[in-house]
Amino acid sequence: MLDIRFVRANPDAVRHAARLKRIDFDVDQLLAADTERRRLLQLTEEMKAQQNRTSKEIAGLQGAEREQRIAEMQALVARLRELGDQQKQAEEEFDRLLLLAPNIPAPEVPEGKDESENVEIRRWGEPRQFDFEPKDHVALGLDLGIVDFERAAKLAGSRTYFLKGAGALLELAVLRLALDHIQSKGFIPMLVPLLVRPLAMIGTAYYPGGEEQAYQIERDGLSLIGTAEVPITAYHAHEMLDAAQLPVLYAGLSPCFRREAGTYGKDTRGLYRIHQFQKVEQVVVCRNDPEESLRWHQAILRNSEELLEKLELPYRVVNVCGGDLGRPQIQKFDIETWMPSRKGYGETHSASRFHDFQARRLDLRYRDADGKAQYCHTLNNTVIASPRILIPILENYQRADGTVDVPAALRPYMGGLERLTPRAT
RNA sequence: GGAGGAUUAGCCUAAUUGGCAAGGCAGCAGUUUUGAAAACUGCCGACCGCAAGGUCCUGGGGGUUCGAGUCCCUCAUCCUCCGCCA
Repeated sequence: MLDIRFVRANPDAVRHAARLKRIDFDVDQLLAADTERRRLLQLTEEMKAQQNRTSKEIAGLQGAEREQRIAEMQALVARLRELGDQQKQAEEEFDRLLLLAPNIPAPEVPEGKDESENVEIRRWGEPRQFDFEPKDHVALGLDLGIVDFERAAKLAGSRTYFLKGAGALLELAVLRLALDHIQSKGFIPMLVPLLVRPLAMIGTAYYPGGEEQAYQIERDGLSLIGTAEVPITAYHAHEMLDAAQLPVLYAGLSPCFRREAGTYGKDTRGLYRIHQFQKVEQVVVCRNDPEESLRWHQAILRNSEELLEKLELPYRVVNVCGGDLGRPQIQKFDIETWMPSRKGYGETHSASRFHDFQARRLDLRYRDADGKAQYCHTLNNTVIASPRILIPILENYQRADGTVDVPAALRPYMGGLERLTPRAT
């Protein structure tokens, strides 16, 4: 969340952020709630001061005088209770609005209404020219016998799948390659809780607002994570880190669960948009320094590009425009990988920079050189998400006979297997 | 699932039958010093306020009371034990 002192001093910056992000947020409503909350706070504090003074007097009194002062206090307490309820309500309204305030986009975020106006900043690799009619990943997967959508739908509903045989092994190979790659960059591998408390969902800014996208276990008050970003960023919540510990680099491997509410009819075919997948996510917690944050943003973006280059998959990087930026981000880069069946690039990675927006919510701090407590900065990026990444792998590596070459980088993780064939499964 | 114990500031630790949360360590600034250490002084949780000053903070949330670290309820976490399960 934002620092309310920043909002008071820069209401226009917040107004502009909401407009750029196409988020409906009324700064004046927040400021009014802030003013009201402070007005009631001063009133109640005055009464409490009176109460404290009288209480001290009572402690030294006896007899009739004591009884009289206690009677006075009872009346004061009754009034204070009433005012206190108002004050608490005002505080709750203020908190509610502050959590909904958008983070301020970086100046380099382009103007734009949605993902169609994201700005490409670079490309790597040449999309393959086929000298035969290429199949899409669904046809390839079914023909190879490595995916099954029909039986998945029978027992698990829409947007579900089975990976079978070499398909299952291919996903594990991709994940393991990603984990080894990111570990070589100094990130500590983590396996994480998949069910988390509201603290983690609110702290990473998925709640409030994203409840519709998450599966919730109501009986226990827990939510299934949509990304390992959630438990990992919240890992040090309510902690005071040493400046010397920073930056903290983690890479979480986890299943991810997303309801995909409001996407009916969109990307319904195949492995693109599904309810459950596995992802390796890189998370950085660094010092409260915009320049250091920016350097890490470039670094985690580069880490993932290198992995796609190892897999020899053509990709492009886009600077996400205001309208496609979420409430919490300062800036976001997406990596889109070439998917022949889409005749275009499809989003496979998302690298976000938050400044202290998440850290404030998580109470994630460190002590700086002057001994003062500071909120950390947080960032994250996909390392690899599967099975979505299997789409470009299967489609780009297919041969005319329907077999699929295993990318060289994955062969060590597939027992040396060089090609997927119907027989091989 | 059941029984008992614990939780105080970045860390550690006190507080009589309910009556102003006391100290220590670490850290920051200064004095002293050729320099450092030591010693000494100040600062050293959050919020409101231009300020003076005030309010809040004993794991979270409620309650009783004029007044709660202390009594009651509830939730969380940790420890010990019982039960169940992999």
